[in-house]
Amino acid sequence: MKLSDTEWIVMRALWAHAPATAREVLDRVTDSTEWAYTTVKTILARLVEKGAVASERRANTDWFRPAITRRQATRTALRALLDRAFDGTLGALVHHLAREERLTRKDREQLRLALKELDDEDRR
Amino acid sequence: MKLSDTEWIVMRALWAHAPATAREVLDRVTDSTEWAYTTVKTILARLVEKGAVASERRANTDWFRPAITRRQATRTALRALLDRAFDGTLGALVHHLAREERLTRKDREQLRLALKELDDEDRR
DNA sequence: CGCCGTCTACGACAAGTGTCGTAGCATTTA
DNA sequence: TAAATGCTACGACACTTGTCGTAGACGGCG
Repeated sequence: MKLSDTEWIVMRALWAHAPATAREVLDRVTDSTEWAYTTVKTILARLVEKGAVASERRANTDWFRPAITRRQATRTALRALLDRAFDGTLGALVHHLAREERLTRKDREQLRLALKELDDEDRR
Repeated sequence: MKLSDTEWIVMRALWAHAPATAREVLDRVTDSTEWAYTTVKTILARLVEKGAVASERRANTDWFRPAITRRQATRTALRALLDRAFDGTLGALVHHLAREERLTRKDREQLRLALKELDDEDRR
C-alpha cells in the first residue's frame, strides 16, 4: 500500500485517534496544513478507495478508521526507500546511517541496546 | 531535490557511469525496465530541467552527467521518509530498524563497528 | 414548519509522473 | 549523392496528486 505525502498526514491523524469524522481529522491536521474541509474529504475518499481506511456511516456522518497498521505502512515506505536509494538492502541503509548521518548519543545508545537484545534472542 | 521513482533509476545509471548518452543510459537500465528510447530522453530532459543532471552537447549528441551527488539525493530521500513515517527523527527510524526489521548478523556487526568508531571520534 | 448550519456527493483543475510516437535533421555508407 | 540509419525536438495522453468549490440533503432550533 503506497501512500502519498498528504495521505500520510491523514493516516497519522487516524492512527493517533480513530474512529474520527472528517472534521475531526481536519482539526487534527491544522497545525501542519491549511486544508479546506473538502481537501480532507477527498484524501479520505481516496484512502477508502484504496483500502487503507475503512469508513462506516452512522446517522448521516462517516466515521473513519485505519484499515492498515502504521507498522505495515512504515514497512512499505521503508522498502520503497531501500529500493530507490539503498540497493534494496537494509545493509546499505545501515551503512549510510552509520557513516553519513548524525546519530545522537541517544540514537546510538538505543541502537546498541537493541542490538544487544537481538543478540540475546539469538542466543536463546 | 526530490526525485521520482523513474528519475532515481536514471540517476543511478548516471552515478554508475557518466558522462553517458541517452542510449547508454537506456542500455544500462534494460534489466529493470522495458523503456523506449524516448522515455529515457524525457526523464533525462526533466532531470536537466530541475538541475539534477547537466548535459553537454558534443557533435550532435547530448552527454549527460549527474549534477547532484548520490549522497545529496540519498539524504533528501531519507529525510522525506523520516518526515512521512518517523516523526521526522532519525531516532524513530533507528528504533524501527532495531525492533521491526530483520537485521542480519552482518548488518549488526557493521552497525556495531560504526557505533564504535563514532564513539572513538567523540573521545578524541 | 421553515430556516440554518453541517455533511456529503460530485466534480473540477493544474501540476507532476509514467510512457511513448512521429517527423525531421544529421551522419554514415553504398 | 541518395538511401539508410540514428538522434533529437516536440508533443501527446492517461493516471496520480494536491487543492478546492458548489449544490443539494438532513437534522435541530425557534
